Amino acid sequence: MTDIALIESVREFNRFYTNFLGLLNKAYLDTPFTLTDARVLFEISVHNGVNAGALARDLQLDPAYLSRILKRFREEDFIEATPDPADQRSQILTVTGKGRAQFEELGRRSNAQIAARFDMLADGQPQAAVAAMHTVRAILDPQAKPAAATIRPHRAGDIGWIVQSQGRFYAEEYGWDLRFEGLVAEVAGKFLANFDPEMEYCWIAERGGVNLGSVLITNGGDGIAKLRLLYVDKAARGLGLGKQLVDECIAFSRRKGYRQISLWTNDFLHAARAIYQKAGFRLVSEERHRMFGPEANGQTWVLDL
Amino acid sequence: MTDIALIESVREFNRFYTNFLGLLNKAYLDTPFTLTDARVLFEISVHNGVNAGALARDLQLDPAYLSRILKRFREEDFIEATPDPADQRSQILTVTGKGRAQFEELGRRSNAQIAARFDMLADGQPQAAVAAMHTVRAILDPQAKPAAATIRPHRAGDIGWIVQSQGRFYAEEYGWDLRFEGLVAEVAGKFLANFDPEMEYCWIAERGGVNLGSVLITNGGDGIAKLRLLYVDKAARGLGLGKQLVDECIAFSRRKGYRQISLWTNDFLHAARAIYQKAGFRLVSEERHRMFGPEANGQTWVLDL
DNA sequence: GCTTTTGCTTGACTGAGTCAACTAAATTGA
DNA sequence: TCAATTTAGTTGACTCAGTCAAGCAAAAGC
Repeated sequence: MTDIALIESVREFNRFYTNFLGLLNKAYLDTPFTLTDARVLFEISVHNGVNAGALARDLQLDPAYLSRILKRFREEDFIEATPDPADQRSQILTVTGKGRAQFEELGRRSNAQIAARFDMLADGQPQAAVAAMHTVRAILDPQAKPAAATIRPHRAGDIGWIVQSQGRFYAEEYGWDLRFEGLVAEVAGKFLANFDPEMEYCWIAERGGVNLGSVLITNGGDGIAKLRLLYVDKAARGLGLGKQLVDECIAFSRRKGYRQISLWTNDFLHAARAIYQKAGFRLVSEERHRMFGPEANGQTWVLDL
Repeated sequence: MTDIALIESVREFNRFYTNFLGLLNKAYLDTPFTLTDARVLFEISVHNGVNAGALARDLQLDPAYLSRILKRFREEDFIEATPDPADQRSQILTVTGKGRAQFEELGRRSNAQIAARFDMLADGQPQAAVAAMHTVRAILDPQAKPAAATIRPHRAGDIGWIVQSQGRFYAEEYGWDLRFEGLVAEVAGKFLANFDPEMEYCWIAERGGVNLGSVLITNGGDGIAKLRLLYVDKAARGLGLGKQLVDECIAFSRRKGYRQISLWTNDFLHAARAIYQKAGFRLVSEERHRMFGPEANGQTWVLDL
């Protein structure tokens, strides 16, 4: 049996979010659509080719009610219904161009409504809220397919994010002091200041607008690419992002004609070490240091390309 | 303008949570209460003594509709309404014993519904979900952040936050390119790497665990303190945080025996310039530059202590 | 003291959503 | 194989949650 205080918290959140959704749904006020209409049109637009039964089940609507909505949509020429050849009773629902235009207009209104709300927030808070929403959904939605993370080049704010997340992570987990964040900031700053788009690159892994990981390749001269600042956020461990990021680095370095990739890491970072090893890196040197407070084993690994 | 991928994520969550709430609200199916009834009864039970107007505002209900619900509740003896002595038009609403019993019964049903859902989850997941809900609410609920802003020294992650927020801000507002974020990262990194706690300092303004602003003093040698990276997040403009941060800098620099504070800024930052002027800084030089893309007027200001 | 505003109520309505009965195709099973 | 049952969707008939406009009385403004 679940804790009663926990359940009260959920109810509290539900009351709050019911209000919040009520505010957002004002977006439909001056359209000919009700919230239910919008949900139906959305579902058909996204899952083109569903049938009415599945729709009623997914949206928890009364079949009779849904039938009437669909009839109206057909009359208004928002959707088309063709009988399913596999089952003549059932029908395949698809949006028309007109329906898609409506759908997009509704999307724009909804987006504007949310953007207005989010623009009032402090920096980083929208991202934090969305990250938390992902967490809630991942837990409560049995069929939540964790939206795929994508990897993209860096843009404004990303380098700062790298400094922040690494700085905080190493401080929390390993007790490193602020000199480490300073080092990261300097490395990252030099990277941007002297950025050579021909030979250097930064990859950011993100999911739904939230940054999850990073890595960068800098030109170490002498045909050596330096792999630096590999990081994967706690929330995204175990998805193989680290490997993907390192693979990007290797492919890029090969393509650009580097003859070797070199990197510096610390022995307690087991997950990272496993990735390097699997990718073919070999340990070439190791030295004890206390550059950032607690004693640690710094390691240099290289991969010949 | 907030990132579009972020907004899509919010909409996705909203669709999911609309469904989720729909499922939970089945709890009311075999009670004589509608969802709105329950919300009203809840609100009166918790805020005993509210008046109808406040209720309508909080729950975003039509006054006419609410009036009818309250009338029914009075007839059923769930609530009592006594005229407000301070305003005879208004009335004070309180629950009766019978009303409270109903309220508690609804609570039990709602709890049972949520518990059933949560009992299917793995160990620790309900806690994680609730923690994430708190995060969402703390960010999105405007009246859930009464906490005042405080100013404190920097700690792990803060410097990265400075880089990120300035990098993003100047890119979005003034079209500066990534070299600017690079410069900020280098400045901030050097600050941490060579940090002299005797003569240097970093102030972070925060509220409820969220960073809102920053400034730092570095030792420029020769008795000159350099004020750098003054920033106030857009969510916190107009609260006087900028002035507070600059005042901290001035007081610190006096205390430490500096003879002058010097800073570099750009002319389009009107709010910042106003703060410097009011604090007694004077403009000593100005030069046109395009260090970060668009042309701008760099300015050097100093304050003799 | 007159007008305007505010807090709430009432009358008159609408349309979102429900329930039950129905048609037609598909499936089951003796 | 063919009657019985189930499934997919539609239609008729209804209700009741929620809205809009007008009204009343107390309070506030001029």
